[in-house]
Amino acid sequence: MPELPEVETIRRGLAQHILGKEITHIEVRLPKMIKTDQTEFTRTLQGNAFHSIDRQGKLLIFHLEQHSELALLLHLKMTGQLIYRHGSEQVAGGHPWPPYNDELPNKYSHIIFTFATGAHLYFNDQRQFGYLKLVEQEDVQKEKEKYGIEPHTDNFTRTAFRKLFTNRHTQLKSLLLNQSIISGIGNIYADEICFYAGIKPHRTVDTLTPLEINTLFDGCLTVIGTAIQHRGTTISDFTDANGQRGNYSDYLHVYGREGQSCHRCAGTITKTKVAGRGTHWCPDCQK
DNA sequence: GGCGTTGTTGGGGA
DNA sequence: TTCCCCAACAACGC
Repeated sequence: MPELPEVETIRRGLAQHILGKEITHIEVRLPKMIKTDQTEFTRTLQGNAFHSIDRQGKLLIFHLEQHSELALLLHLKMTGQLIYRHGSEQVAGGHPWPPYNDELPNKYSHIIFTFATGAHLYFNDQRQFGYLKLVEQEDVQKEKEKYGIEPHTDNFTRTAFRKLFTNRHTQLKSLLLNQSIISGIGNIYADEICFYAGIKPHRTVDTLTPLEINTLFDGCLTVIGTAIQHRGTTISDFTDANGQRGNYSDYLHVYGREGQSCHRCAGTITKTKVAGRGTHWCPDCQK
């Protein structure tokens, strides 16, 4: 499940490889992955190059060198992957990235970009929930405005964060998952942030003390920041742009640890449903 | 073959 | 009007 740290890991990896390289061909194996007109899609991108890669929450935004009035939006949803493979171009120091997943292309490779260098970019998606969309710049702006404040940006201040909890009556987990309130947190990091702060995910937010909200703020920055440092979390599908796993899986305290002992107290991690999602927490040290 | 899975959306209720 | 919950949806592996 790519959340902010995973999508950021992909963004950084891709930016090292694809910027400025001419796209010579796009193979659309599954047209429904493209949510805008397919003819315009291929016509705009073939012969073009990516100028920069931006991100808002879990959404990737590719800016173009030509037709810069347009941008490409890409969402990985649950099982999307973006994997770059060198073709005939020279790689300093050889070929440093052993593939983690199946050979490419595989049966989930729905869109394949070919660059003039001979390199390929594969958009794989087992469940076909992800999408690509070519939109006008003003729609990019509109899209970004739908999102709430994002950890590790200028807007993400203690004051702004505190405000998110005023005049609200909802479960903490539900607030953390709400993309229009906070950008980029999904099921894994919501649970980990609640654990960090020692708070039950189903606490109603108007019962939280100023001290607890402070700790949640720190938790968002620490958990998300550390996860980015470790290149994200791989549960089953996630890989970075080079096809490698994320290492934050080794640092999870609650997610996927049902029945195992708490890293902080003598408790046992439990799994329940909160806000309609599988939720992992320690009933002993999360209050 | 029914269930579980999660990100997102929108219907409907308060 | 706004907020919030929850069902629905996507398609696959098990």
